Amino acid sequence: MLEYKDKHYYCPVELTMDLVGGKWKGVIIWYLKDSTMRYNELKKKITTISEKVLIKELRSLESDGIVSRKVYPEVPPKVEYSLTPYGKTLIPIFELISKWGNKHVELYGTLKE
Amino acid sequence: MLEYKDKHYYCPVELTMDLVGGKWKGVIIWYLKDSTMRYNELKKKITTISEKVLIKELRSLESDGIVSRKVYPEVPPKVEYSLTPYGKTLIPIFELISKWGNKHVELYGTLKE
DNA sequence: CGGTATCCATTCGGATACTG
DNA sequence: CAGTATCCGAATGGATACCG
Repeated sequence: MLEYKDKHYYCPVELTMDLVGGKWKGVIIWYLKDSTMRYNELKKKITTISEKVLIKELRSLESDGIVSRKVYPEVPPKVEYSLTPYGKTLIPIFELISKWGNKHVELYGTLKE
Repeated sequence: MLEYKDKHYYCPVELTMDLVGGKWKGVIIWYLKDSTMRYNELKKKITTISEKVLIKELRSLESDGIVSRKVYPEVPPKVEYSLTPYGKTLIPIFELISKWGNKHVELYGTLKE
């Protein structure tokens, strides 16, 4: 039995999926893979996510040490999100996931404009 | 823009996470990695999943060609679940995920009995 | 044994309005 | 710009009982 942040998991796959699984976290990590992004940039890229959910996912990733949030004390405000060095250890995983998804579309899906 | 089963995705990571992400699918795939399992075996292994959710996830994985369901016409009934050859192409991904989870526990979590 | 059906509480998630 | 606050319907998830 594994324990992290007062939650119990019986296998490491379950734990990882709890931290970076779900509908959006992988996509966020994927966008931050090679560049820092501002809040609004992410929002524009991931058009189908709501603001509420985006900020919730970012906070969650931040609290697990995967994403870092840097605030510039300017007006208008500027906040940049990026992967921490620890978050970057996830990149190989999402590289495989991305490749698998591409292949899946080739085999069973379609590409639209 | 990607399309699969009438759903739209704007990146392959999103698609893959939709198919095998979520709280339970990874764990199910992980258990089926090296052996066929009966419904009740899975239920006993993944103690914290409800029957309803387990069957829903299995059906979903089946409909995406990842898991196959074999019914033996016996009394009492016997149903075996296993990974299809296509489902096995996911194993390298979950191997990385499992390793990452183990490391995460070493660094930030604890191991209980 | 391998599921369904049902009920119900909780959470998720989208839309919109507002603020420092 | 980068969020918060609020409303509210939809979807999820657990527990239990029941069935072929």
